[in-house]
Amino acid sequence: MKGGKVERSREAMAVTYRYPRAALTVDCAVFAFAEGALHVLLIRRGQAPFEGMWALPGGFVGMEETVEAAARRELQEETAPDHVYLEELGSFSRVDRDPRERVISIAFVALVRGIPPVLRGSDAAEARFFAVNEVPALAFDHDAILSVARERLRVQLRTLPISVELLPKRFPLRELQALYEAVLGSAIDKRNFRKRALKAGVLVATGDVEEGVTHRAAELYRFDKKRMERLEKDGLVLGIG
Amino acid sequence: MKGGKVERSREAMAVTYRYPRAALTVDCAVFAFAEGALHVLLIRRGQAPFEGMWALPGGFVGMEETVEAAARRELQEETAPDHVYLEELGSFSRVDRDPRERVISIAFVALVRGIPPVLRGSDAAEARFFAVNEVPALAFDHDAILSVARERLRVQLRTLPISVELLPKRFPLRELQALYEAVLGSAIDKRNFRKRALKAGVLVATGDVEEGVTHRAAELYRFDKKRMERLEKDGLVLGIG
DNA sequence: CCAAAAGTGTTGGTTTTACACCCATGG
DNA sequence: CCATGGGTGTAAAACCAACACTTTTGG
Repeated sequence: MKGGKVERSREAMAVTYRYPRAALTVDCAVFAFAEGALHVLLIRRGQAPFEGMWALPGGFVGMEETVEAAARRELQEETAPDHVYLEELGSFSRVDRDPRERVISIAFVALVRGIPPVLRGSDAAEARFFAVNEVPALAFDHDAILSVARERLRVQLRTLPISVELLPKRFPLRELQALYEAVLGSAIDKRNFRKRALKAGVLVATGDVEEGVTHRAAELYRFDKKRMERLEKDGLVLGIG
Repeated sequence: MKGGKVERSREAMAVTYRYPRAALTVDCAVFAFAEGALHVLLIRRGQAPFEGMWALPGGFVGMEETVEAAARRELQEETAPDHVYLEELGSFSRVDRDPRERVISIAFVALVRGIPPVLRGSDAAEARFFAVNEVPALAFDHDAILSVARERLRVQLRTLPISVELLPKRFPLRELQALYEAVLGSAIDKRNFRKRALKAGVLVATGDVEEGVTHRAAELYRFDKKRMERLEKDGLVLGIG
């Protein structure tokens, strides 16, 4: 192969290569479920290009981290939830996707529980969650990334028990159903949904009921992690809706 | 953002950046189905590192092409089949995956019809298809890539009519079943398989039968592309086995 | 007692699985 | 006439879709 490092100048990190190289970034579509709607985290860009526009959070991949580690690091910079599910979505490499220079991005789907507190990012002027149906036009090709991400989420929701990543530890079944309806975009019959959900064998009733509600309180359920792992090992874990 | 191009030296393409950058490559797991077995294309490395070892075909991503275009170009360099199905598998970015320097690779799954003639590649000492069960230890992290690729192929075969990409234009149903069995690794009941295959609605009998066979000749089928497109548009295309 | 949501079963149709024999052809 | 693979049907079980009413609770 060709194109290895040739020399280092005295400038801190500057480096010369025999052939030009694209810059490599990660971008994350961070989804959260709240108030019956799917939300996605956007940051307002503080500099050109696309200054003032909203964009998916992301950043450069460092020389000493994997692509996934870079995605995780960027997420921690914007928001700091305890646990983040991360799944690689694919690369976006249109030659002109960044007007400054050649930048290739690896996109990720991230799922977080509830809407976490959003930190003021260093280079992000502002960051907040938008309901996916109220997302404005985005910078770069981030509209395309988000659209692929939403499609991926639909597929995965039907295939894997990823709802565990989006819901609080304990939740009423109604909430699980609302999540399915929000992501899949269609109403589901309550009786059929409950049958399927319980038959999947990964939900257990806690015995407690929700509180502070103005009508009959629903039973709270939780995912049974042990059972999920066991099923997953046998390749038997399926979605619910 | 930071890290833009700073200067070009007089060397043909040499270029200096403010921060180091990983090199970006593509690697392809090229699958073909022949003699009842799934095969994958490997090239023997002509230089260090891993000189003499087998590896997946791949190469650098150019500055004026998308990642997918790079994969297609590399494929044409190794083998030149009329049509190649290409699907991005994901990135492989372990920091030490290449002993020379930081190289991040985007892996692809490619499907070709039959075993095409393999061209002598420029930097490949040798290239040929191996039955997937007889693949030797591979260079870099290509064992890992291949294993993810095989898993992806299993999933896709159950989900999409990708068998069309691996079979000749006309084939007996036995051949389709053999493909499913080779990829999924388990025997399938012939009667049930045929029912499902025909019910999928994308196969049509040609009226012709195979020739040169020492027993009763089987009817030849082909995929109905029009019908596939129509179903695909409605999101209804499913696998068969 | 009203409003709001929780909770619960049945039926009919469709799909999936398991399973074994006869037929056509070539040698 | 034998060997090889081609081709076919049925019954039981599982699964899925459609569908509406009663119960609990808080206000």
